[in-house]
Amino acid sequence: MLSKKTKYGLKALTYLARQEGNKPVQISAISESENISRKFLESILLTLRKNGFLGSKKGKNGGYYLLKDPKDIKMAPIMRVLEGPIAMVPCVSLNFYEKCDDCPDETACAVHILMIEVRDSTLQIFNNKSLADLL
Amino acid sequence: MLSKKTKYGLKALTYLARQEGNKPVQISAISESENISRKFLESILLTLRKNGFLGSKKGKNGGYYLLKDPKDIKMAPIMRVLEGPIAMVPCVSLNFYEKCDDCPDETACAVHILMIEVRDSTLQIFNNKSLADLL
DNA sequence: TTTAATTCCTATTATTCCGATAGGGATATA
DNA sequence: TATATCCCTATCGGAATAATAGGAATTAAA
Repeated sequence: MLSKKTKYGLKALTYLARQEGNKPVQISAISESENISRKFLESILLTLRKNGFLGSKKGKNGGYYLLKDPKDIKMAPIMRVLEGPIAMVPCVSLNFYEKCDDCPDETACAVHILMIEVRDSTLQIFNNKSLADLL
Repeated sequence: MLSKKTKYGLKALTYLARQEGNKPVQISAISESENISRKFLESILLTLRKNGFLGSKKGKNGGYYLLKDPKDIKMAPIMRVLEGPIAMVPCVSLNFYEKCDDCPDETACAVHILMIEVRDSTLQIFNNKSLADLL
């Protein structure tokens, strides 16, 4: 299940991608338009900024704006920042790998094998879809 | 993220699929071999039985066994029983559909569109992979 | 017929994660 | 200087997850 954090983050990003020019957009504008709790969205945008997806301007008339062209913003890195691993089990994650406690031999684990397939097909989508493609 | 419940359930099923014949296998045999908490596994096998994937025999020399040929047991229904929806958001789930609170118009939602693609590609795998394919 | 081994069932607990909120600090603009 | 905004940290309640407990019911074998 996708967390609300991710869902809201994606919605906010598409909202920003729909803006003309790159003027800062205020949190409250996004939160009202997309029906997202203002404070919660605030924290989400903050992590998106800290991870290089958004720029911000403080003070009056401040707000958030995209740092890149929507065509150049792929889903995969966004998902990793907001949702964490794309894989369904840590033992097949490329960026968040963790060994399983059970499972003496990963390569012999049926779940492992299955989940690699799922990971790859999901990644195929997230690597190729850009923010622009969502509009 | 896959829950441990699902992971353990899948492992138990493949363990059963590897057995010769269809003699009942005891919970403790599976739990020891696969390093799964015995009591936890107990409850998992119970739900698998209640949902028609396993048969059981009570009493001494009892245990669990597959009801169908592993070739005829597909991943999708198992995942739905153990993990719940296959889709990442309820609003694109085929079997567990729920409307989003936010989102006045689903068809216009970027997340919705993206997640339909992910669902379909995952479903493609889960519908075609059988328990036998995992061995 | 008794005993032991096993599944069946319900309840409970511990832990973690998620979604949301609170409150004030820092900063830029008018 | 006043105000609007982002920035940051902390906290909280509730839900979900993982695991545990304890005994009832059933069956096979001694």
